[in-house]
Parts: sequence; structure tokens; C-alpha cells
Amino acid sequence: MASRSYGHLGESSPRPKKRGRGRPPRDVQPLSRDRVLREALALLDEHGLASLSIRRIALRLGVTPMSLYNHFANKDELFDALHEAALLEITTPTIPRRISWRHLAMRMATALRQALRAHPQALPLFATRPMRSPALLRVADEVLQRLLADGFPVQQALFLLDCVGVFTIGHALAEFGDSPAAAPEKDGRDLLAKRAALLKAGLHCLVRVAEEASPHDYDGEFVCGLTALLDGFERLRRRARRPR
Amino acid sequence: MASRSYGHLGESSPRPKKRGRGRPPRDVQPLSRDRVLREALALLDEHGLASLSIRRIALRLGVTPMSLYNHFANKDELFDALHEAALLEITTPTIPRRISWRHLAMRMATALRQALRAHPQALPLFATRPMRSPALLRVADEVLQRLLADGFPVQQALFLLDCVGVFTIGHALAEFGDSPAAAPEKDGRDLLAKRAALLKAGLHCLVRVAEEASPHDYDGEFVCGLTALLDGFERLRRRARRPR
DNA sequence: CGCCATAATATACGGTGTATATATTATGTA
DNA sequence: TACATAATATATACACCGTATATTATGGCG
Repeated sequence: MASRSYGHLGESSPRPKKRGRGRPPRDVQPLSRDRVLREALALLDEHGLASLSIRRIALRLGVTPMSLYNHFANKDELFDALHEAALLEITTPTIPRRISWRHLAMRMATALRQALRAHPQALPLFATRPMRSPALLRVADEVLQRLLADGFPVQQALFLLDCVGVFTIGHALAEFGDSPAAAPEKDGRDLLAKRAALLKAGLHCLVRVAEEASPHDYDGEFVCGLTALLDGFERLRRRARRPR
Repeated sequence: MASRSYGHLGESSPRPKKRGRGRPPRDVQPLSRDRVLREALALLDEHGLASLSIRRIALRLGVTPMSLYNHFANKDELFDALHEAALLEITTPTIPRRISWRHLAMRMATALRQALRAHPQALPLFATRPMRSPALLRVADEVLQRLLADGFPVQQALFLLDCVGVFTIGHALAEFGDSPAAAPEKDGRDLLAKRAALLKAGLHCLVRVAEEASPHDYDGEFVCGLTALLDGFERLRRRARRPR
């Protein structure tokens, strides 16, 4: 009974007896990367990224912390894998063959957005780490193919792909980063005080906009921005096809 | 001589003697929020966010860790202040009076981008925390004023403002998150191997694009995406002014 | 002068990642 | 079948982390 703490965590390990010191016998399946990632993701969803530690994951798995190092070199590599795992849900969103580049890009963006929504606690991972999972690369290649086929110059196609991804992630960050900060103002008194402060500072426009557009329509904002972005690239494309 | 570690850090405190246990005498100026933030920012720039700890900041300041708690409630609040401090360099970018909304938005975005460039190590802070510093709010109000004056509906103006910010931050994240990961491939052998792997996976388009657009032109991509975004919103604006 | 707020130190506690050593089982080979 | 070796777990230990609590010296104010 080494640790009396962590009692509030699930610790739902179905393996009742503690395994001995050495390699586990054949009948008790050994720890696997996948199992670690699955539980880590669950723990992440439940308790947030800040409290996702090697020791907690190990506890949840009914295992010693050092066991994880048989499957991951260190915490950072584990988090890399976790990032990739969270992203893997975008892998095959059933891409129809014959749709325009616009619809394809739109579809990719919304699929990515849905993947981000599925694990909002993992968002900081996306913010820091580059997305280079095989599944993602396949999607990227597909979109690029279509873009080139539809007349985009190579560089513009790449820019478009990047910009759509960047916008999607940035927007998700703003959306989910704001919500916990906006929650504590629900009592109305703080909100009024803040409004007064803004007014006194001469920021009339800000309060007007905040009042007329409240609550913030994140979904609408996302499609609005994405549409604008694609519209702009469409203009570029037309200009590239008919130079001058 | 409590700590033999940290020797590699600057520890450039010009105060040679260790102050006694109590309140410091009048001639040795007391620790201030600003001084803490300044040194913390320097430490951040030099060694990255991961190794920015209360204890290291205190050491750099020639002070006990607990001293910082006279000025900040906890680490999170210190980081909030750090975020705001890093952002403060965008405060007054000398905004000319009579320029179009497009130029104004462009200017705001590039100013923000420059602020982000100045402290790339601080980027994860921007990714997680909402931007609500007074300076930023003032800029936002100014931009909103111009947008409304130029005929944007309220909601679209807000969307535009948000989308530009979101795009700028997302793009910076991609740019500075990629660079450390791309560096270790400089020897060329890895790069060739990766290329071969991509080809074998059938991602021909990806390697073609990567080859024709290398090295990645992040600045070009930024202005390209931003221009496209603004173009798209311009279309929206025109449609809003002449409904139907 | 005495009082008290201020601003520093000292100490301690529980949590964290992980280096190192050890123990047990499975597996491939002679 | 016997044995070396690889695989997989535990045990222990260390340095660092944020911070709660208590103590101490100074400055300013009555």
C-alpha cells in the first residue's frame, strides 16, 4: 500500500493481484503501447493535460511507472504518440471521389475540427507538435492532388493546405481556451463591472460588438472564416489560370 | 552554497552578497513584478519554456524561490503576466488615421506576428491563454471601429477580427513548432530516406510539392493566407452593403 | 518608542521524470 | 533438455518542482 493518494482517480485496473517483480507469465497479457495510449487518452479527457503524469498513467494501468519506459523512451515521446493517437480519428473520413477542391478542403478542415473537438484537453499537444502522422500525410496528399488538378500552382496549393490547417487549429485553440476563462463570469456582476471598465477606457465599440454578438457563435465564425479563406484562394486560382 | 546545480544558467545577479533573512534594507531595491518578469522573459528566451521554473527565476534574481510569491499568487499567474508582458510590445504600433480597413487589419496582423517572433519560446503561452491585455483590447476596438465604419455588419466584423488573430497565431505555431523538428534532418540522409518512404506509400504528390517548394517560405505563406482571408471578407462586405 | 505591514529567508512535503539495479519469465539455440 | 539471452516487470534513489507554513529583519507610522 505504497500510495494512499490518487484514490479519486479511477484506477480501474481489472487485474486484481499485483504482478511479481519479473516478466509477467504468458497468461497475463503484457503491457502494450496501445493500451498505454488508450488509458492515457482516457485520463487526459477526464482530468486534463496538466495532471497527466507518467505515474498516474501507470497507476491507472495497475503497473509501476518504470514499466512505461519499456514502450516509450520518455514522457515527451509518449506525448508524441498520444498526439498521433488523438489525431488518428481523422484518418478515413470517407472521401467521395468527385467533389470540387473547395468541398474537399472544407471537408478536411471540418474533419480536423471534429477530431480536435473530440479531445479538447489534448489541444495544447496540437499547438506544440507538428502533424506528421501517416494518416494525415495521406489526406494531405489527396487534397494536394485535387488542388493541382484543379489548376493551383504548386506553391499556392501548399499554402492553401497549410493555411486551412493552421486556421482550423488556431480557431480551436481560441474556442476551447476561452471557454474555461469565460465560465467564471457567469454570475453577471463581474461581467457588468468589466463592461463599465471598458466603457470608461473609451472602448465603446468593443462593448457594442460584444453585446450584439453574444454568446459567441464559434461554429458560425469557423465556417465564415474558412469560407472567406477559400474564396480568397479561389480568386488566386482563377488569376493563375488566366494570367494577365 | 546550497545549490551546486544550475551552474550553466546565467545567474547574472549583480547583487553579490546574499541578503539576510528579513526585509531588505533601503539601499538594496526590493524585488518588483517588473524585474521578475524581465528576467523571466530573458530566461525564457535563452532556455525555453520547459525549463522556466520558479526556482530558476529566483536563482537568476539572486533570491529565494518563495520571494516571488510576494508578487505573484502562483506560477500560473506569473505566466499569465509573462504572457501579457510578451504581448505588450504590440501595444502602440503607431496606427495612421486614414487607411483602409484592409490595411489596418493587415497592419494589426503583422504587428502581432512580429510580437510573436520576438519571443518564439513563449508561443505555447499564446496558444493556451486568451489575449485580453488592455493594450490588445485597445487595438481591437480601433480595428472594430474601422470595420463597422466601412460597412461590415457587427457579427462579421467580430468574425473578421477573430479570424485574423487566430490565423496569425496558428501560423506562428506551425512555423516555430516545425523548425526544431526539421533541423535534425539537415544531414540529408534522413531526408532521402523519408522521401523514399513517402514514395513507396504512394504519396507522390506530397514529395513533388515538397521538392518544388523547399525551403518553405513562411513569410510568403503568411501574407498569401492573410490576403486570401481578407479578400474573402471583402466579398462578404460588398454583399452586405448591397443586399440581394 | 512600540507596532505593524512588508519582504525576505528557512524548512518541509508531496509530486514529478527517470537512471540504475534487480528479478522473473519466455524464447531461441546447442 | 539445458542454458544463454531478450523481454518485461519491480524496487530504489535522486534531483527538481511548486508551494504551505513559520520565522526574521527592516521601514514607516502612531
